[in-house]
Amino acid sequence: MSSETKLTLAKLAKLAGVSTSTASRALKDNPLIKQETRRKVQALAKEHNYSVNAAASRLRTQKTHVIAVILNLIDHTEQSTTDPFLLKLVGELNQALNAKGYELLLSNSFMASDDWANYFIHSQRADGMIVIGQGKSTKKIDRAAEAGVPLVVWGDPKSEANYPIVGGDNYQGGFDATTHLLQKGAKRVLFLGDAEHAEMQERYKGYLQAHQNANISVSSDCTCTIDITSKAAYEYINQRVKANGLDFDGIVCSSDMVALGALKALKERYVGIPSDVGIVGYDDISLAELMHPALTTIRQNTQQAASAMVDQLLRQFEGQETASYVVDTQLVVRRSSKHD
Amino acid sequence: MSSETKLTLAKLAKLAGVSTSTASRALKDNPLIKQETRRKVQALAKEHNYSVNAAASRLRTQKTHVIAVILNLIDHTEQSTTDPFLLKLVGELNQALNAKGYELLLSNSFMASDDWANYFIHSQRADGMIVIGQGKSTKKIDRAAEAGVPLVVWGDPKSEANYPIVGGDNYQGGFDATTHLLQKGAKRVLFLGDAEHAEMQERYKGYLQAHQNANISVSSDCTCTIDITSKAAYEYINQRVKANGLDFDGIVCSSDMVALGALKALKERYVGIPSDVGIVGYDDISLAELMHPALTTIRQNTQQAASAMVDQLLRQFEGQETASYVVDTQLVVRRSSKHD
DNA sequence: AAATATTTTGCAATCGATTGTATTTTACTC
DNA sequence: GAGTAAAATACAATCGATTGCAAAATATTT
Repeated sequence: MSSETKLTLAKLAKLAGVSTSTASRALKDNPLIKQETRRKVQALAKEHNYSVNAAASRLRTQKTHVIAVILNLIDHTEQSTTDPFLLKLVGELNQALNAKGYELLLSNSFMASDDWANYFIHSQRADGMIVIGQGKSTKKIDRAAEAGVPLVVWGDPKSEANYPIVGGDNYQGGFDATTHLLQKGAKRVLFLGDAEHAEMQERYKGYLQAHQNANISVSSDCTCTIDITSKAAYEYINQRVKANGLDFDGIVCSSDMVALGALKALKERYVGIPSDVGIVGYDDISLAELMHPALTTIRQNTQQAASAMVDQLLRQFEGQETASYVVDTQLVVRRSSKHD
Repeated sequence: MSSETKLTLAKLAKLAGVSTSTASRALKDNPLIKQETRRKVQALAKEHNYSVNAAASRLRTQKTHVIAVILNLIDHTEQSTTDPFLLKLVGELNQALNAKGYELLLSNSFMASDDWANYFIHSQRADGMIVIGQGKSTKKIDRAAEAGVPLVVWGDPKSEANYPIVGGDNYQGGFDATTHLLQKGAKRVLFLGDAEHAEMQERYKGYLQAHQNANISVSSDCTCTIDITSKAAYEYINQRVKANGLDFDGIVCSSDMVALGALKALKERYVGIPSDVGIVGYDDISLAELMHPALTTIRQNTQQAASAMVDQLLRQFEGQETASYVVDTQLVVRRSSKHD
């Protein structure tokens, strides 16, 4: 209301008739200060809408209470900008961070400088980082970690690294998805994805193992490397069916977006789902169950993931031990794979 | 690499054999400083990975180069956390802001204090705000604007306000969507949404006008107020069909998510789309075209929206005039409304 | 009531970069 | 080579909050 001039701690202190040091401590409920004084200062602060100058506070305390969240995009793809799963994760992280008194600075790997340690941490923009996605190379992440940046990554928790990685059990997820299709009678199951991602590679291994356990050999032409986008999936399936006819009866997709693209291509060609081809996605984005047929998929608990990541990060601030963390993962069976 | 102790401007200056003021200016290519000196300092800075301390710089310059982006959620709904459209907008904003040298602090209306001016601006957390969504009440936004906060809102650009609002032409969008269905022969078109939102209300007005132009009267039981979520839409349609049978032949939805929910409910009851009921969504999220049938919808250009918002915000920093801005909006006809 | 212990409060330095002004250095003129 | 103009650099204050330590006020003991 009355905003003649900016209200600083000094002015607030003057109003309260105390020194700035006392005022500062009073605002933080420091027991050094008499109860009555604390109350007076706090009341005045509320009355005049005082709020601490973050820049000054950060400079002095060397803490920002900000966490940089980086969407670690793959260079030529636009996966992350579009992918509802990753964005959902960001939403959950925002919640989880705020609950712990931290703010979320959003960035993606295209924008920030390559030297994350310097750009985010040494420059005091943030106290730590959460990197979403391991990308095709973990070079930048590794470098930041070596520079001592408090860091947590969303990715494949089985990867060797000197920072904690939070993620689902991708091997198991790939295994479950594939086994499920094989049990439903599929003989030639495609794997649609990109094994250059650590996560995808694990899923692929699960895919292979599932075949082995079922005593079904995997034909090499069932491994399809594509970008993790619905568009790429759509085009690939379209192309393949046009060229080879329907030479498969199941698809394990590396994300729901990929699954949706594949689904669309098949539907346009009047391929019956799941009668002719069964499909399993990955992520259980909100639209999976809205599809027709509803999409069978692997659900990863994003809320649990977000709080685990925040937890692992805060532990680093306190010098405690950290560890990679496996998020609950489960197969959600819906119509796209379930014969009547 | 060599991180004995934090590299400050002072140390860098010492390395270069100049004063901090010279070093500071040299880094900014200030013409006061001799070319040769500039180069030397800059080279040294690069060599030693120097980066300016943001906290100190912000304190001194009183500029943060940070923009707070607020997801203005509706209290009891979880619309924004889930809605791909809003998240996409955030992604685009991130791009647009970074292109202008700003960073994006993500927040939602649940977390931040109610006093945005104080929390974000006076506390020097950010230089300005972008609010996504007008919510059911613009009280908080209005208050912040009155307090002089540089501010842009995503919402209905026709709303009266003393801050710029960027958004599609919702009236036109609602009109086009409805007219399209009526032209396809629909007689009883539902409006699925919540008129408490300024944006939705405009769409609703367009819906009414379309009927009037077509000389078709609108039955009051065709106006359906629901939360803007696919779940609410699913349940509503489910309920309604169960209770009344199929007493409509078209639906204008206030978002694609709503449309998907409705679609699912109808499909489960074997209602033919578009043969029995035509559906039009709003937003053209990436999944709209992947649906089966692909969803007819109103597309709003999010990239244009993001850069318009950033532009309007930056204008305020420079004391220039601002104005609300209407983003390109177009009807995208797909199968969900198009009889063969 | 003096002396000591305890509770409260204030002083002043500090975080690191920026910038108006003063000072030094170099260039130029006569 | 003295004198002035121009160019380059340095000084020192400043942004606003925090905090170790000193000082003052109050309480307790004998």
